[in-house]
Amino acid sequence: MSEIDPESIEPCEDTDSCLAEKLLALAPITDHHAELLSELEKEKREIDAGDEVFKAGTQTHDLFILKKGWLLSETFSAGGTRSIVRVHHPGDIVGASHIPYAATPYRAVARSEAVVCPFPRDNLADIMKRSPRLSALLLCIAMLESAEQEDRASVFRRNSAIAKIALFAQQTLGRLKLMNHMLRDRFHCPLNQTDIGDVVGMTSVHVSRTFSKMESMGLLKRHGAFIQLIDEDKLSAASGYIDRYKQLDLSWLPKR
Amino acid sequence: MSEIDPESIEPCEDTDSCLAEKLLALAPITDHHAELLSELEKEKREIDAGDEVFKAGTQTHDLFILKKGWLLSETFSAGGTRSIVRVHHPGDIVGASHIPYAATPYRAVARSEAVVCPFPRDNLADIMKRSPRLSALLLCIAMLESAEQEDRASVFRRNSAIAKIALFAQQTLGRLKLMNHMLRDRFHCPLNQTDIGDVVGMTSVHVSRTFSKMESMGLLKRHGAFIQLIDEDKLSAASGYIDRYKQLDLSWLPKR
DNA sequence: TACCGAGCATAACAAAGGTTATAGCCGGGA
DNA sequence: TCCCGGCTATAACCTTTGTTATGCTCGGTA
Repeated sequence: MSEIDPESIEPCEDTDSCLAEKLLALAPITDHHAELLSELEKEKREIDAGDEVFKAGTQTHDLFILKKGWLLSETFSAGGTRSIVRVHHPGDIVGASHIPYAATPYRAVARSEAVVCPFPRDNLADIMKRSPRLSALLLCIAMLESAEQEDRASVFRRNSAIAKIALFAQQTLGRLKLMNHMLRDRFHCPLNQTDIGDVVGMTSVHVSRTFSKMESMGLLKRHGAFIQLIDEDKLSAASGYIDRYKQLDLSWLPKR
Repeated sequence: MSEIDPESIEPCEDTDSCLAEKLLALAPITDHHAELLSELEKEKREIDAGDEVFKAGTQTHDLFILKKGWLLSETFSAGGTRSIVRVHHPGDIVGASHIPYAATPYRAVARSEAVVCPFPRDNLADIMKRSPRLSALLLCIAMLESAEQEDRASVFRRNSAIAKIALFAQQTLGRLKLMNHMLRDRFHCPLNQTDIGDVVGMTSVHVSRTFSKMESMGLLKRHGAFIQLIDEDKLSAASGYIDRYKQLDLSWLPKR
């Protein structure tokens, strides 16, 4: 391809840092940056499906980089109904949302076999001291996820059941593609219909009804735990899906 | 009170920086930090109610610090229905969510007379180069807003109309209190019932019905454009409201 | 093989909220 | 003063989604 710019050597194959890989999907970073980030992934922890990563309301000052598997962040309302606040995929910083807090606002649980790299919040402060570029990139990631979150909020609170399921499928596939370039039109979904309902805001019964309807309409198909997107145009027409990882402009980031 | 620590002199009365004031509500910052921030509020722009601050899809690389009034960030779905993504109050950085993007993903419009301070995105890079503490604080603010956003998402997508309106009222009052310590149990709300519906995800008709019902239940009262919270315990029981600006721990932030 | 539990499909019914329409109130401008 | 437009209230009706319950399939295991 093109000449290698010494300031932006792709370091990821050596470091095997998931976070570095994700940041690289957005903007070039140097070996030095990757080294700083790999400090965050020194410790590895393997987790079984169903296990809790951390409880809500504890003083865990660890964050977690998710290397493998799916995690859920969830809360329970007064009535006991569960709400899934966020679904985490490989490359995500799980627990980022509680960095300003004395205690974790949510509970995190594994939905499949998973591998996480815990690191103390103080290491984040180190990174911010040492690299303005990484500081800015972390803020950008937060804003990207915020944009996705706002898209979900818009659709999940007003639109039809079909729009909700369509957005769930499209956003999930889009996020997974970011870290797995093999993916085409389908993905393995370890969530059951109750989980999906708690993500999009409807009952498992209605999730089931809606999936059947969408299959009969030719929008998507299911094969066991796989979801296949058949007609992405129609899905987008229903959901208004926008790929928030496109049309970025990170040229303004500090170099160092 | 206590001795003044030379590293954390309260500089806000001199700088009249809204953003510095907001950050100070969370963690101490020095004169030096306040000076950096006041660079962002040099230019002032006055806006009439109803005016557009920026269009969706433009290449505006300016962010805006809101000094006075209420702004709305809104999008329109394919069908033309409006969704209000975010309601901005004084001290907010409007447009923060589009810093990674080439074009603004939302439209911003004033809902009352307002004053904003526009500044170029590059100035944000400057701040991150010069102060790790401010970098971290900006990330923390993003996370705080993200937590509020997630609370809204949970309630607005599943719960009853009363829960939605209760959360709207409580979150709004809580945010306004952060910058206006005079506020007690009521606030002036420049949004009409259609706006509120587009925030919480219901029709204006149902907003009207719900307000009436909540008044008859003794939860809140309206006096013209003022909303008064009567029974905060019952409101919280309905909405599950949590003040996300409480129980912070920012002791880990870099000093410089 | 039989049993068991998790997850899914489906039906009948109930309830919450959306839709459409109409009327009243209030403040601003001619 | 009257008129007009924006906002709110309310009613009748309709649609979507939630609730409850039952039966099915499939994989794991005794």
